[in-house]
Amino acid sequence: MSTVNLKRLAAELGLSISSVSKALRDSYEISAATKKKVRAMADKLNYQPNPFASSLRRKKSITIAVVIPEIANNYFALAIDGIQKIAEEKGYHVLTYLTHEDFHNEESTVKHLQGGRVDGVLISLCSNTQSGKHLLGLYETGVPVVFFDRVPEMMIGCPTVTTDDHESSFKATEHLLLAGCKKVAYLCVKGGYLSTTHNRMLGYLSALKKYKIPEDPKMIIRCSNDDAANLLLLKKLLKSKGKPDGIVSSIEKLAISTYYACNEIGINIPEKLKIVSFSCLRTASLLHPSLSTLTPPAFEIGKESASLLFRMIEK
Amino acid sequence: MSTVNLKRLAAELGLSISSVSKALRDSYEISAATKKKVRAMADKLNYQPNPFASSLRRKKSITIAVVIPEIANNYFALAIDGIQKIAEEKGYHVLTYLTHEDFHNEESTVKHLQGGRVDGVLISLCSNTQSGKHLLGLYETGVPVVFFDRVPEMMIGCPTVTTDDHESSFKATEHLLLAGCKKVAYLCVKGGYLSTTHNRMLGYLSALKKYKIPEDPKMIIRCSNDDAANLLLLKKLLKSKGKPDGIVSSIEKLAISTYYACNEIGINIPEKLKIVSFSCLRTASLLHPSLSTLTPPAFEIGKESASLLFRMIEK
DNA sequence: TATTTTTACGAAAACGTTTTCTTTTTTTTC
DNA sequence: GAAAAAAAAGAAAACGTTTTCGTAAAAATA
Repeated sequence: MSTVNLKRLAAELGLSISSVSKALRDSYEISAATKKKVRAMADKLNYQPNPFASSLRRKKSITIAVVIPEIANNYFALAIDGIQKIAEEKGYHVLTYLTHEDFHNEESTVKHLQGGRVDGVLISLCSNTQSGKHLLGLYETGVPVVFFDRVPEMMIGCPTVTTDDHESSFKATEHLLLAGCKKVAYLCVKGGYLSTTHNRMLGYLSALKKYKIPEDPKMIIRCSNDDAANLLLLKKLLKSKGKPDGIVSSIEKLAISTYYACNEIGINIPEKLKIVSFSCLRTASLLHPSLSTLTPPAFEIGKESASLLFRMIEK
Repeated sequence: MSTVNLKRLAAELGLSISSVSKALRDSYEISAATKKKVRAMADKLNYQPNPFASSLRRKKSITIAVVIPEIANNYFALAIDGIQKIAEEKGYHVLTYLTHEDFHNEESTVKHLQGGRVDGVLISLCSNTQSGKHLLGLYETGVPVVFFDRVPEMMIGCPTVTTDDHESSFKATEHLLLAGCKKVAYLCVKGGYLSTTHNRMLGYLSALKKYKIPEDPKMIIRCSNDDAANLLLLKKLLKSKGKPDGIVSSIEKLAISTYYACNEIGINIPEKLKIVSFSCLRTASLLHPSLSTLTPPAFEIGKESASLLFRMIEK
């Protein structure tokens, strides 16, 4: 079965290739009668235009890229959901790339994207990415870029979509202090250069300052991406002499690990330790006991950043 | 800044376009010295080949499509993670399409994919999809298709990757019966024609039969995709005279809803009601009380189905 | 040295669209 | 009824690769 393309359609209809193409694109140059005939034949033969020929000629891919650290994560899954929703409305395709929290993956993915495969890029940086410089190439070749959630600390001219991390973090810390906590620890991943990380930390510190509690470097726990190591670190912290009675976790994973640590060493939540975490867990309120969460509106952030990107694409 | 393509490279190097192309593809027709020069210039000018021109000419997209009902779901997020892992290894791109559990979306997505945009398709069907017939067009145009998890009940010649749902469901039900449950209900989504749905139901029924418990249509709860409606349905069930003392949930979402229902009407888990569910929740054991889960190896299923697809693509 | 073989490269066609520019036919206007 | 305008269609170039085929020059063989 020979593939059905414009040439085949034209032959079948006794028309020229260009007329068929124009008819299918609803050009004013083609009569209504001819258009009808062409469309009928296209349906009959189940014609599907070759996307590569079209993209090559028009210099448009009708595709966007989403570059994220991981996908098995409630936050990013929800964000993608929001992005896909907008992309579907616009008739765009979505290519997904995972960086696995590795800067080199991020860099090579971005570089590859300069080839014109996509019309725009939505990106959430790795936690160890130090700047958005590697996006400059893309930006310069005219591919619109929008950062969401994990945005670079230094602006590089691309728009960003985030929540007010400073404010949320401040409130979470304040909440614990007002609930009677004397020693609140802050959990984050080490080596962060992102404004998200930065702002959440600042919010925590501002709250301490407001209530005149001195900063204690020992209460800032810099975890890694290794669950087992984090569990050990947390257990050590919670068994130590100067252990905290409150915890603000900048990411969900670390809060869960804290739960496991408490389970293992018999610390009672929330009597002995109160926990608040940034999280998108649907089951947070069913945890034993309930986990207080700061839930960034991931779905909305996805939608918002995609909408922004399309506005840039449509220029 | 004019875009840098083969023509530009050729001009810069004083070579022909074809020689440059061959050099970059490491053809034996080009001398080592020339290759080195070409590569150096390509690096210098940051040449990125146009993927559309290449795909058009080679009739290869180096891209696969993943078609799933939803993404904000632990199972599918993990499966995609597995798929991406294999795709990355093979140097393939991944296009994601969500059907939102709507057959018409699934159908039009599949139809679109016949245009040659991808070299292979991984698909998990909607719960209300009745057969895999709409995939036949793809199959016939020579695009390999692999079904995973939500596979059609009737074979259509494409391979499928699943877990042993019948066995798992049987064991779950048996577990509840051996734990003393007298009346075990089964939660599923209505209108299912998938073998997954079917097999899980069969496993439940087999266990009942083994322990000589008569089937009770009232204990087979067919829910919808509407969380609020499901909650009402479940509350009604749990307040009824002949209420169950055990529940096997075929999907995670319904188990969570059951938890909420129990919370609201004050039913004690696990004293009054024992629950087992298919689920990928990382926090299942932290729920109050622990949720017994049957965890399908989503990541592995993703990897396995992707590997299978690539074997077909490489033929 | 004359012939064949090998090596290294170039010319040009192809992939399937889209689009610009002509050309032909029909309709309108004076 | 002739000239101008509008409508409908076709021819051909372009998009940036890849690949087949052809052809020089260099190397190997006789």
